[in-house]
Amino acid sequence: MPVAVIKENRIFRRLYSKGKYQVHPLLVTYAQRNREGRTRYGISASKKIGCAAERNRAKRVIRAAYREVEKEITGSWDFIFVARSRTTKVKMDEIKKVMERQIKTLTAENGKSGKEKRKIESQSEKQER
RNA sequence: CGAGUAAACAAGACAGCAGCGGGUACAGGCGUGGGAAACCACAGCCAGCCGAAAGGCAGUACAUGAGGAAAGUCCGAGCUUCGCAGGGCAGGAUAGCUGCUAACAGCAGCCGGAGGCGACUCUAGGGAAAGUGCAACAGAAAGAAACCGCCAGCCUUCAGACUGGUAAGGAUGGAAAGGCGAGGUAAGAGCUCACCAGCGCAUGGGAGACCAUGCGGCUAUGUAAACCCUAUCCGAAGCAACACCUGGUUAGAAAACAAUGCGGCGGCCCGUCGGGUUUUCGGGAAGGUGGCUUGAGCCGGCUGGCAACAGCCGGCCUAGAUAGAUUGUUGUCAAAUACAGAACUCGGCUUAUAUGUUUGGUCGCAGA
RNA sequence: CUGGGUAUAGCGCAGAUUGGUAGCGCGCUACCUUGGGGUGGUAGAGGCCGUGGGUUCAAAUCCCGCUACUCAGA
Repeated sequence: MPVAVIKENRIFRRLYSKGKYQVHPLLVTYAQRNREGRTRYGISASKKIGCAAERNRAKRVIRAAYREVEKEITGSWDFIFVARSRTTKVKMDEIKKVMERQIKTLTAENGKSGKEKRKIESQSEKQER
């Protein structure tokens, strides 16, 4: 399946406003089904999480994690991964675990409201602990 | 051995697995998707193809791929554009001397000053007799000074008043008119002398800043990171510059002003060039490729120079992305932990920085 | 990439041109006024002027270096 990178600001804005999302201290994922016939992804690392070297590391780690998670995705989706301040300080495995679960949740369910999603997320958090 | 000082260097290594960028070898067409096109993407197909040529290309293989500060953007340059010469003013920058450099507010050596027992460190370090301003409060007075005091004269009833001399003493202040001692005097005073400090002149030394010696008279406080003066230098904007390509537009309407005017190298004046200009309404301002890495380059040796640096010889090619590659992860090494990511390119400065290694002086203690 | 601006009391701002006393409004504290509260009145506290140096007798102010925030243009 061909993979592409999201560059346009309007797609980012569309996902932030209309996409489904999962929140975690290490990573925030937005997802939306598209009609492109391929899966696209974008990474956002704001100035808040650190200097240029730290932002680059966050992006690298997220890309590496996505590369391994990618194979399990079915259908064509748009994803946006938002790095958070703790992302720069952990190993790739932890990001991968979080991302795997978030994508699984987002792609499996359909038409759930934001509130319910958040509930599921918090439950799974508790179970992990 | 301890303390302190100056400088240089490194900025993890190796192995396994997974992955990315551009480059080279070796040689693109079709298809699909995006697009108006140029062009871009794709392990979709074929095996060489397209093109007149130059040249171009999927896949595969190979080597290669962040820093000492890549940072801050504080200086200086290259490069590009502003149609084309220019002059002056304004404005800005620098400020001991000599050298180095493409240039600099940088560097090297030296001079003066400050600090340290010392090795050594720090230093915006021109001009205050060109002019103007300011020096609050206090104080008599902040510049050619008499409040108290001291001395002389004179008046007078003791007190004291008046006139004059006087910068030794008191008080104020950051600063009080060279410092200190002796002579001198009515009391005093560079009035005279010794030493010290400053200024001027002369002689000698030095490339120069300056230093040494001698003589002279004592006349002028501080502030120029206040205005200013002197000397030297400076056009502006920035790779989102700019060039080319594809496509589109390169229509127009209304009003006002117009040669003592308008526009252009941005402020002003002159010069010069252009031939309309301004406002409102309406249309367009999107994409691709180049610029993009061979350069005041790096490494080694020799020569010159105290050094910065320069010259010669030999060798090397060492990131070029465009939502932005250069890494992720595991193991071993005692630990790998700091600051931190090229974005047109160089030379500096400034700031951040874990840990480790090496070298040259200095001081103290002990021993031979 | 380029060019500006701001930082002063708990909050919002003066003071910087021309260097010597840090001030205004709201808020805060105490007291008075009221049966009580508000309003009103009187008095008071609260500042190493963002940070590190320098010039000066003396710096919020002048000069240099940092830090944070913020604006504009391409």
